[in-house]
Amino acid sequence: MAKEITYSDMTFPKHSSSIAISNNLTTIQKKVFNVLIYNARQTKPNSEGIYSISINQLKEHLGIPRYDKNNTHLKNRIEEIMKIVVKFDLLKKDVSVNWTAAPLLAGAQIRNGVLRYSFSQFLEEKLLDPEIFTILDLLIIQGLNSKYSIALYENVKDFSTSEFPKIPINLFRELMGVESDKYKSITDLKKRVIETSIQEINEKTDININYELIKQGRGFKYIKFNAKPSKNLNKEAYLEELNKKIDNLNKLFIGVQIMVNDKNRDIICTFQNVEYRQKKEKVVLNLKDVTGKTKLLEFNNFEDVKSTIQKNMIL
DNA sequence: TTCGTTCCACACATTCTTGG
DNA sequence: CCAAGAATGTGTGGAACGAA
Repeated sequence: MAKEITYSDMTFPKHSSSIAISNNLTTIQKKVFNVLIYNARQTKPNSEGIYSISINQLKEHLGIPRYDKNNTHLKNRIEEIMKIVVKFDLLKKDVSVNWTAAPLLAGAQIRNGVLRYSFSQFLEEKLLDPEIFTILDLLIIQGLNSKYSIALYENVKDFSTSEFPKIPINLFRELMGVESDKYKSITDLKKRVIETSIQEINEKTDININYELIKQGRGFKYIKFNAKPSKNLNKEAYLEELNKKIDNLNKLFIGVQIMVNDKNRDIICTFQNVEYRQKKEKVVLNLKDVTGKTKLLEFNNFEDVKSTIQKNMIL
């Protein structure tokens, strides 16, 4: 039987200006950037303003298994982020500044399995001392598969305490990172961008979104979103996800991440770095949470692993 | 495999144009 | 002015393909 379960929190504040950006980033780039902000808030930079995060830790936060030794893909994505310049605060939330465009990263270097990176000074003061911000949860974002889901989730979440403004569809395209020559037909934009991302957000996150397209003349010109807190996350979807991950345990023995949620808080727990070994009919999970604390959980078999975690989810 | 993108088909709705 | 037909756009379902 399980002996102990620990909980951890992976939320971080993100400045509104850096949410409403021209979103020419891919899914993985968005996730990496959020991890870098999260890490910057958790750690101190060195005297030159450079932050560090181990590649293993970065991979854990991204949900990439530790046993996946090929870091080339990740390195390429980081290099690409350095080249990306985005426009900020497209929804003009912060009236005190008029900064408009900056690169996301000033520099980055991978040496001895550690990523060292810095933000431009310009960006850093916004990112690390946000006055106008939204609390985001790395785990929730990590669970989203589409770049449009992430962009829409962050933007709508940013207005969770006030009404999301009615915006021109062109601005919506820019926020989502849909270039003007893409999805020219509103039909395809709806089907492939708006509705797919709303569906994923409503399934997997702590908010529930609906939307309205507003016509001007013959065609649609504006879009408006309404969001309300999701009463309960789709537990069945989580259970299914969880079961898949536990099945992976069977196959992979190492590097699996387990998420648990309960009724009080949507996601309360993640075990990073799950190590598994089978000894004499027993299943031992060696769990290291994000704070680095290690726990050993002993189960009689995999059914017990499943049922214990499920019990914790349905509490 | 999944995601992002582009197309196609066909029915239906709305707006524009034009001839009487 | 008005009715009919043309033009344009939406709704829905789906195929295909390259990239990740």
